[in-house]
Amino acid sequence: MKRPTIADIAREAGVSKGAVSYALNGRPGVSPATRERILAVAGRLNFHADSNARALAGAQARVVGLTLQRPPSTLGVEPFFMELISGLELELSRHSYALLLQMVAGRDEELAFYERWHSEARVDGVLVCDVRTGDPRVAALEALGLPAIVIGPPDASGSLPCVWSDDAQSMEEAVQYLAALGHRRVARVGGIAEFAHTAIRTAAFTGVCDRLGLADAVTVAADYSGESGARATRRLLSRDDRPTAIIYDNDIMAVAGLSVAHELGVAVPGQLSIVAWDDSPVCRLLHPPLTALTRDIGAYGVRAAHLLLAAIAGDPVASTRGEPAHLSPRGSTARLIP
Amino acid sequence: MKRPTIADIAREAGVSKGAVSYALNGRPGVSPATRERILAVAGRLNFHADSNARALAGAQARVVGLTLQRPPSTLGVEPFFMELISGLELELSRHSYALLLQMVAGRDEELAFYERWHSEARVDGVLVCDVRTGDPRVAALEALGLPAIVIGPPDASGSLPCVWSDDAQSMEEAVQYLAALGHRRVARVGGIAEFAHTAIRTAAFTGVCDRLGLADAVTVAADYSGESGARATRRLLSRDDRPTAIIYDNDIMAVAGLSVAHELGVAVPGQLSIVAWDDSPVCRLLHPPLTALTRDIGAYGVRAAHLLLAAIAGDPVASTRGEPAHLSPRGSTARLIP
DNA sequence: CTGAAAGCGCTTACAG
DNA sequence: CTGAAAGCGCTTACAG
Repeated sequence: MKRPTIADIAREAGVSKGAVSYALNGRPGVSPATRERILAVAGRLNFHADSNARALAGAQARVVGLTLQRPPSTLGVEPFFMELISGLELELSRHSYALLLQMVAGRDEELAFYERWHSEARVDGVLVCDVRTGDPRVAALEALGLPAIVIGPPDASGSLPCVWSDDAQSMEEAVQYLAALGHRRVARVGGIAEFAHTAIRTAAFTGVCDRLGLADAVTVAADYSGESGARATRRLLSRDDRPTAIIYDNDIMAVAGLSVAHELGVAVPGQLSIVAWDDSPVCRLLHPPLTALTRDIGAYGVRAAHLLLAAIAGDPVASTRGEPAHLSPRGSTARLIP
Repeated sequence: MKRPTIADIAREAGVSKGAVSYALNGRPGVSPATRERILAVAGRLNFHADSNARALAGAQARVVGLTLQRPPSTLGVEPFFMELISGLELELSRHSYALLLQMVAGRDEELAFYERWHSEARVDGVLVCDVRTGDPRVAALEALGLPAIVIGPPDASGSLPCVWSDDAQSMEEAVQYLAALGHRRVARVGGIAEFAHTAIRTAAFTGVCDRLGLADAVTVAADYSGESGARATRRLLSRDDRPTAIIYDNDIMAVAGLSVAHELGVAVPGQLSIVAWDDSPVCRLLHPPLTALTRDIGAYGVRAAHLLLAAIAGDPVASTRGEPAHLSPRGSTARLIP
């Protein structure tokens, strides 16, 4: 059975192809009665316009693209991206948009995809994650004129609208909580240092520790992998004045940190408190369950998709700050046992 | 700067549009010299053919679709899908194919997407996960005539080619290993019972336990979430003759099981051995690290994509059995402490 | 409010 | 080996 075309609908409804197009797209140009008749026929035939023909004729492709850099082994582990994608699709589906997902090995490949997608007219816009300060992708997208939304802080987004959260505020909340528990030596295992949000967290961490008079508030750089988190934790716990609390930039490094503490015979939370940034089911399942900075990642996705659709439609778009991550205290943080 | 078209290339190279098309697609019909000249111009202009025009004119869209049912909260947690997608894209990218990812709430929605994708000419083929016996998606795809590959066992794939692994063999390996450690009461926390691979694992588990004369080899049904895994574990560990070893159908339930054991004061591996099906970085980070059934999920993705591309090209495609999961013994399994 | 027609950028027989 | 032309299924001014 051949797929029906607007010509088929037109014939059945006794109108022109143009009228069918107007009716299906909810445009003026057909009377209510005609429109209804056309829609009835289209519904009966389960008609869906050929997306290629639609796009070629000048309408939207109704596809947006998302590229994900595939680091050694962290992508599959962090729930972040799946939750983000869930949120994105929730909003995209509502508007009959599809998501093109592309894993890339590095920045150059990512840029090449943006250019290709643009010249192939494959996507109407893209979403950009993990921005760095002076990120070449921002400049490239501005030059291409491809609608784009950054999921990240404004200072790295150039003229592109962005969706972000106030990580500085969340960091402050976490450190103040630890200080209130009596901790004076707080350390941090940070994510990839080049990411703009990492820099913001690092600055906030240093700032608030200074303000509270906490001793050498050190950040050890890591890369979100369990191995890097374990290594950083071992280094921190081997110091003379080892920290009594550590904040990790993702959940998997926090899990690794908890393991290393066990391994070294450091009691959690008796001798060491642990905080994970970005909550996940695994955090709740551990012994002790991990105190975490929780946020609704899906909501960021919804918002980012919403902005992108507006940008594609040509509407004015303003950057949006989402709800910051808030502390969910659990068993991994406590007062020190004297 | 407007995007170049084949007309631009043709003009610059002094040939017809048809010749450009032949040259770009590596078809006969142009002399080597002409072809080279055309490709040089196209390269210089960084030309990429409009995918919509290409698809509309009868060529492939060069997109394949993957739908993922979004269960309560397990999708983001299991690394399985991200690893699968990584593998899929590795092979797809090699052939300039893109991946359309669609989250769906249920089976009906999923079927609707297949139909829509087909009528919109959006995808050249699809990949199907988590098949059930008598899965309506299989029949629907057969009826649509949309090329499709099942990632799952042949008995649920109908006439669609599939990529699968011999889960029965892996189950046998796991149970025999536990029996060799002296375990006589082995239990299992299974995944969603309706999935075809779950049924295979359940049958294999019962079969091998019978053969080895292991007492009441019970399978408790769960849904891959941490909560369900914890609940099932509590039930098992509260029995009079509680099992001394449990096999979990995914890593997140195994993590939850380990936690429940801690909670109930059951020593792992001293009094309880734990095996997780499908390995993940988290398994390696726990205390004790979890013994797991490991397989190269990315390789399944590569293979599935390869088959799908062959099916799209109209080549004959045969179902493929991949390397089965193998046991990676770690600290969570041991002989019982007498 | 409606119809007939041009055009989007390709691919592909079909003549030469 | 090459060129001119039809056609894919839409959208969108443009006349009526």
